[in-house]
Amino acid sequence: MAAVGLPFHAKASSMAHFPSRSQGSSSSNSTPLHADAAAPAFDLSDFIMFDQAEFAPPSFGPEPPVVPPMVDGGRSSDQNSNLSNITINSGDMTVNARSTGVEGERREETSRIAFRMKSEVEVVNDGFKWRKYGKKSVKNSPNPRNYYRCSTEGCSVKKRVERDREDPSYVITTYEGIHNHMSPGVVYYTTQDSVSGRYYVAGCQVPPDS
DNA sequence: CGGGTTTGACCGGCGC
DNA sequence: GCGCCGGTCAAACCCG
Repeated sequence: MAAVGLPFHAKASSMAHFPSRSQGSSSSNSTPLHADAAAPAFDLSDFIMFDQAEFAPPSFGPEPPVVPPMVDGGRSSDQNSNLSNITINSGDMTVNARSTGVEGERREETSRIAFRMKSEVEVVNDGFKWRKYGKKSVKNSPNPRNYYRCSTEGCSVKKRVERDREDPSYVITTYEGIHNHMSPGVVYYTTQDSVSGRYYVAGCQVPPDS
């Protein structure tokens, strides 16, 4: 079952790159990436950290997958978040756990992925339905951390959302676990860019033919 | 009325 | 053992 490693789905048609930056050792010392070219309301800009020792490379292809997150695919309060340029470089991410699909060889069900994005809203629509179960102010951060759980029955994926203490216009999102179901209303698909050879993981929309 | 959010309390891990 | 801190629980509340 399609353990969907990255809980994104795409709405935006344009995508661009996530530069391969050194992954931050912690969530706090990464710096804003773009100089806000167009100052989009939402701008995924940085991978933060992954703390699994083992990295099971996503089975997309030889090149880093490009994953355009879907932002605000239609939640009630559409804050007109616009995705602009996003590329996820698997070299920068550590996603652990079971992407093999081989049931016998499943390891920890805990994969953790965190990234930092520029967003006016803290809750971006990644296609899954989340239920908030906690909020906590954390030490060394003026901003509270919010805790969400996938509200799909039997799915125990969690995510934490907090604003970057250094730049509150950035949101740090940490996903923990693997969804054991597909995103509601989303059909995942992949496509490969003929030029770069990169694989794109998209969501509910087919990208404009290029 | 059902489902989601809020928020204070509680719990467990960890460092001292 | 104690205190701090992050994570979770759960009752109250809100909203459609």
